Amino acid sequence: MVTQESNVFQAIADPTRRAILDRLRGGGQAVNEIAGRFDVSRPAISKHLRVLHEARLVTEERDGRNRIYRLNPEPLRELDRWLDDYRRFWTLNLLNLKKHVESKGKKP
Amino acid sequence: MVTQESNVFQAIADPTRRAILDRLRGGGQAVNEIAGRFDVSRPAISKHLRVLHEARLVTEERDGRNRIYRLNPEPLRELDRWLDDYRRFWTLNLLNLKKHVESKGKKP
DNA sequence: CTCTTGCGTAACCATTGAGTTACCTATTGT
DNA sequence: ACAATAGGTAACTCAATGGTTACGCAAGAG
Repeated sequence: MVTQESNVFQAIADPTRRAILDRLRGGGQAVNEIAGRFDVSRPAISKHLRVLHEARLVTEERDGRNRIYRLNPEPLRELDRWLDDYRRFWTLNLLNLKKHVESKGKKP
Repeated sequence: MVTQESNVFQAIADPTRRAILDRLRGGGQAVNEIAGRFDVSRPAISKHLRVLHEARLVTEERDGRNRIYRLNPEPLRELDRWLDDYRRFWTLNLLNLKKHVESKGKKP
């Protein structure tokens, strides 16, 4: 089932969250490690991590008093599938689009 | 140059806007045609179209008193490029991630 | 046991965003 | 010229979002 994980789109809409995912490509990190790189407060990062976690884009694992967040790229496949419907358009390099213009703009 | 077209992420974050893009895959349409399919008002659609237009995801062409909006998938390539950095992660099916865990969680 | 550290959460504030209704302009048809 | 139609824009409301500070709690460290 798919539930409502379509909030992936929402999750990646924020540049800070994209930057977090970016950093996490280098491996899992604790919250303070992540927050240290941004000029926003730790609670703000914590909230971003929650959004990412709800979108299943990160996993959370407790390690003593640390919490390690790791990238989970799987939900991005949904994005990839969504893009598929549009990919054909840019591979067909817009010629059919132009054709459509002409077929519609028929001047009498 | 890239200017600040990164609002593509923002533009596709809204489900209504994604639905509009979806419909536009079938060819350009006038605003009323588009708005007719949604249960939101025409001004709302108009604003969505503006956002999409600013993200260059649609083109606007005046045809008499109509305005034809057409899909322009080109900015979605930016998304595709962004995804590229993550695609390797789901093709390398998370094994390197696991490796990273182990190399970090070295217990003495 | 006590102090410190890591982090989530609550409470709050400012900004943004999506939606509405009302109005105005431009173009077409009679 | 005038009525009707297409659609953008202004003004406003309300909810969601991103940020903050203050606090609380669990897990080492001494």
